Amino acid sequence: MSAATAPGVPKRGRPRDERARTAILSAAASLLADRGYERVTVEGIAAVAGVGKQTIYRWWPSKAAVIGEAILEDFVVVPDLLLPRTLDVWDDLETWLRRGEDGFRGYSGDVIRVSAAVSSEDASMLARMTAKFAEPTRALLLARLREAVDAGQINDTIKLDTIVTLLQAVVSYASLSRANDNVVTDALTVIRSAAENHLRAG
Amino acid sequence: MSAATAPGVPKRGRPRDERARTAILSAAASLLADRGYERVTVEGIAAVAGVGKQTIYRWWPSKAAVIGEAILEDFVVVPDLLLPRTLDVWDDLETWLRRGEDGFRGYSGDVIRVSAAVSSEDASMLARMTAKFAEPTRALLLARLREAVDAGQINDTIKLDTIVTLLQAVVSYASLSRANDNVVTDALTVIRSAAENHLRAG
Amino acid sequence: MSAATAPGVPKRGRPRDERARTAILSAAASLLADRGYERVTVEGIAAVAGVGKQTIYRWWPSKAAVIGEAILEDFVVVPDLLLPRTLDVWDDLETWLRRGEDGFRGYSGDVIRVSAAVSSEDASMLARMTAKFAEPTRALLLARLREAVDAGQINDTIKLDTIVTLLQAVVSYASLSRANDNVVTDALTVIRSAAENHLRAG
Amino acid sequence: MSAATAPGVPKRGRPRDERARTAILSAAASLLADRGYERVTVEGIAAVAGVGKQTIYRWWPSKAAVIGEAILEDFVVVPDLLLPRTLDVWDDLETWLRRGEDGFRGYSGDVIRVSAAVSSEDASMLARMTAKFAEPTRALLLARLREAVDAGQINDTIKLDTIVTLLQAVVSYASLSRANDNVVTDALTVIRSAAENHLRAG
DNA sequence: CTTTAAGCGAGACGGTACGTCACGTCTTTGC
DNA sequence: GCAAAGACGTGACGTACCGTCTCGCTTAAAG
Repeated sequence: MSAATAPGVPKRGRPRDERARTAILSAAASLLADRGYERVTVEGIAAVAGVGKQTIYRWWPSKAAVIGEAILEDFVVVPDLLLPRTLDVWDDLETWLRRGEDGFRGYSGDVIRVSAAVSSEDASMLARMTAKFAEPTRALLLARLREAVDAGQINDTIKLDTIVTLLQAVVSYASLSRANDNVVTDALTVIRSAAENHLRAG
Repeated sequence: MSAATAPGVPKRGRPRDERARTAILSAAASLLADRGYERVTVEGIAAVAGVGKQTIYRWWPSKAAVIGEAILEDFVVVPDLLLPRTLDVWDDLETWLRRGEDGFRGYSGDVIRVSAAVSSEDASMLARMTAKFAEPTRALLLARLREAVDAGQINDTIKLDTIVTLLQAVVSYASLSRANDNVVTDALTVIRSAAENHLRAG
Repeated sequence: MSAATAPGVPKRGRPRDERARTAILSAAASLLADRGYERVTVEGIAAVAGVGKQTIYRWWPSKAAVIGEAILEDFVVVPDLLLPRTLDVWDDLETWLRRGEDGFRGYSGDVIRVSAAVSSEDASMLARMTAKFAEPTRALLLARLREAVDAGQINDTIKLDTIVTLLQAVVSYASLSRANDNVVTDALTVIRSAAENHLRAG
Repeated sequence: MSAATAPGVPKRGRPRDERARTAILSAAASLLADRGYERVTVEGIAAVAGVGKQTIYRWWPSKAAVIGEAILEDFVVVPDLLLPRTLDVWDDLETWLRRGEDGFRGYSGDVIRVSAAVSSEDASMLARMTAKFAEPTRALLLARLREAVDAGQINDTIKLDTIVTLLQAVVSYASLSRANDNVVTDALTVIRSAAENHLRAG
């Protein structure tokens, strides 16, 4: 009743059980991997986590939110899309694109669907998903491209941001459309051509 | 669907009521437009169509299948992505990309989600969706680009297929990511640069 | 039903809502009275009771079981077959038989159909129905007959059980067959004759 | 096409197919025996009979009517309740009662339920059922009792009709209630006592 | 050391929609 | 013009999850 001594909130009552929270997110992640988003049920998560259903709804407003958080907090294993660093930046990008295409095709259809489902109920989730996945990747690619500019492999007048966007568009489209395999190579040809055109033209 | 009526088979019994089929697909389409995929209900479709629920389940195995067919058979109004034809092919493409970005953002999130939902139950549906939407668009773009090549605006050594793929990737990505508005313009800059590089280089 | 709450068992989870149970059985009883067994619907019971359908299926395996329980737990108003007590036991019995004939014709066709329906799925229900309806009535009749024996109106060598059985057979048959009205009177004549024969013969 | 030559009704069109009618009633009877009334379906009857469902509904108004007719027309095998004829009428009656009790218990629960179900939709059916089953039996019993009167075994002042009614009541009640086995014997004792009372008293 | 305030597992609750079954009707082609 | 075939509108069935609401039980801070 009296003012809290702690700087933040007084915090009476039993504190949140961190083990329950972890168990819920793990269960959500593993069910997502096993069954796909639509077939995951809150009751299933509760059962696997050994938790009451209310403990889920106490902390998350909906199924989408739980699964979204499981993804955001790395309970879902996301293949690391590390960018190789050889001498040839175009080889590196092709390797990265191919890995991404496969990775997204396998598990990340679900991740993408989840972020769609989640975002339709909770606008902030899309931002968090973007911050988690898209932005680090952008930074990674941007750094590699900048090196290539420094090394004189790419003309410095081209907007690197734009190239990064195109690369992300390609990997996303290749995963979704399951089109024939040369999407990646072909796209890279165009991008490279543009980048070197500037180079030569400059 | 569309079981071919082999001329040899006598076909006994009451024939399928084409009015019911049409009413169902119309209802599905209109509910999809009104409420979005998740909120469409088979019972709702039946009620709007003035049809028994069983009549739906007699012909389609699931909600996804009905809605998928409604889309494939043009009951869902899809904004026509006509390609303008001015003198400048790059202007034309930018116009097309911007329209597509808006159009897909508006209604086609649903169409994409439907094809995802449907495809997870019925592998052939994805192919049909692709055949219906992606391929005609490809043909359209290809034709326009070919004209531009003939007009000497694009180098004839570049693979036009590749450019078309990139354009489709860009419009899809722009819709999904809701990124800032210059994605389209920037991407087009890169593509154009590549196309004209070949021109100049050749 | 009526799972005895063993004192040792902790009882976890939300307890069964007695108001829901009561509402369901009341609704079942009132619908049975209004519409007859065949026309009662589980969905109707749920709606009238203001209850989810699953709450019914959680506790009873079938429509027959719910309605059976409603009857057994006195939610269905059963006309009291009180036995009048005048000086003349035969007058009393005739009154009782006539009332029973009418009463059973009115509501108890349903009760009998329910017990048939229920018994074909749940053997114990028939026994419970019998215990509830037939046995108290037997006791009532037996007591009255015993008094008549004490009063010297019936020979004490006759088996009163047998007479009671015959009376029940007559009332059941009269209700079911809807035969002409003197069944009851005629039957009573025979029974009386037997009872007094013993009297006189003894 | 041309006018009928027969003296009765002209009868245009294809005449009713007697084989179909027979097949339907046989199928109904056999399904009734196999599955019990509730579990017989019109579609099942049609399938077993090799007949269109409409052919059933053309000639009968409901499931109950078809099955009722199957019973009435002896497609359902009803064990013959022949009355034995020894010197002792009471022995004969006891034998008859016991057979009836068993027979009704075995298959005739269904027949009784059918007649109830049928009668609730089609009042005339009850009369026909009665005419088919109850009346011949009445006649049979009556004849046997009359002989006993003639032979001086039963007093001629008792109303034989009444005794027959009682016997039928007993057999019906014994089958329905599945009571202990001496119902029949006990009841017979009373009836006999009454019959001989008259005899002696007279 | 007692009270008070949550959090917890369990599980019943009112709902919504599902996909199935059977009813009795309607509409074809074939005999 | 009846028969077989089989699609139709209707409506109840029993199941699966949703998100909410108690229970009795911890657990810890406040008094």
